[in-house]
Amino acid sequence: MRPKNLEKEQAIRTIALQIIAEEGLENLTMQKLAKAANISPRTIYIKYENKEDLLIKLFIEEVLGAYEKAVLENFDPNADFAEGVKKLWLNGFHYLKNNRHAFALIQYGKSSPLLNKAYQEKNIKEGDFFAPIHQFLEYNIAAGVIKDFPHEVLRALLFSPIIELVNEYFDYMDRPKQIITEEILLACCEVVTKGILK
Amino acid sequence: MRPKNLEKEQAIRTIALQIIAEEGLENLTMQKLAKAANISPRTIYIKYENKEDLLIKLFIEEVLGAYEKAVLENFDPNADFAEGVKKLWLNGFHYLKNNRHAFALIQYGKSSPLLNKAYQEKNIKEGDFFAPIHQFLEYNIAAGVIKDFPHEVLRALLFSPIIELVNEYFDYMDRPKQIITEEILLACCEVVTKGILK
DNA sequence: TTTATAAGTAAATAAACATTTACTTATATT
DNA sequence: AATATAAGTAAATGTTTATTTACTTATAAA
Repeated sequence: MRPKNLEKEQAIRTIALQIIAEEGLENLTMQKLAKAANISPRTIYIKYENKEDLLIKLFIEEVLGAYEKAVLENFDPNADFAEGVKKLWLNGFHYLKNNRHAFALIQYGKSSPLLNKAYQEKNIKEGDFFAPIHQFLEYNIAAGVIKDFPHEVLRALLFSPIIELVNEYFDYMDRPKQIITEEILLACCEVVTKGILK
Repeated sequence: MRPKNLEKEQAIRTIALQIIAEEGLENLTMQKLAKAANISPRTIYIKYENKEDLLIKLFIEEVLGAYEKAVLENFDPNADFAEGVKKLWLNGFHYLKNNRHAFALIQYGKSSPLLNKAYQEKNIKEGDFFAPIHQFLEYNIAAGVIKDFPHEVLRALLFSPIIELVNEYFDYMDRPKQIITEEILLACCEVVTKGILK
């Protein structure tokens, strides 16, 4: 039996992300993707059931999976609160800054009903992305270190500025603006940390 | 001469927003829109040059224009800093909570290259949305009330949690979850305010 | 080496798409 | 009341779309 060519599978995913980032999800077509990846449209259907299946797997596995891994790299849920938040901030910011195509699809994950639904269902069925962060927050609430808000609220206060700052890092022609220096990033991290300390 | 029917124009916009919120921007078609609005496809082209023109005007005029107006309602750039931030938070949160369809397109504005580019170009050519907020920040930096960060950074720290909290307000089946009470909202607003006070 | 089989291709298909054509209608002006 | 004209409609246009059909190819196992 002829074996699957894994390079082709990776090419499909990489180039799909590129098209989505550059032209938008609404302009990704199977034929455009096949042509750009130098394969036949039929090949995509060997690896994915249909277009929706491709988009969902791209989002959940390729993008969110890698993002979660990068954010949690060397993160210790039992570390000091400020240290933990700092690690998560730096990991998250640098990953998104260096993976602009993944960042674009993450943004679509908040807009597109298809992707948004897939994300919610995955979290319900297979357990939350970022579970160690929940554990981290839980412990610090119980220990009286931080304010006792619902986790969703804590996560909004602690982490939502990161996405905005990454957005700010690039201007609309995708050239780096360099407003967001390491110094500013760390200062922002301190601001959000202080805000929810008791 | 037969006059333009403004109700039809409004129907196009309202129903376009509804389809985008419910099925996604990538599933909005001119024929679907015409059918849902009970008009001929040709009628859309009397009012808009083409699909891109429709989307951009929907986003910039209908959605961002109304959002800006709602956020700035009764906002005084010369008010006390904490008071000003509170007003902006409550205005923003309540508008988005009560205008779910507009909220969906605002999210797409951060994903879609078409909408994102239109937004940036509008801000450059015709002056920023939310200019009074810039004035407000400028004054409070100069007065030494808040930290001297770039405006983009201040806005990320002060306002980006709002969008996340509105998202949290609805679950993925669009039923209100009611986690975000008025009490929590005000507490969050205080947290972000304190964080950037000097 | 042969062979079975899934991987892969090029081209086709039917449906859906944005936009236009050819026509009808409503009304402000005359 | 007649008429000029833009607003509006229904149906058609040519193109693009997701997906499939009919075929070829590479290789693991025999």
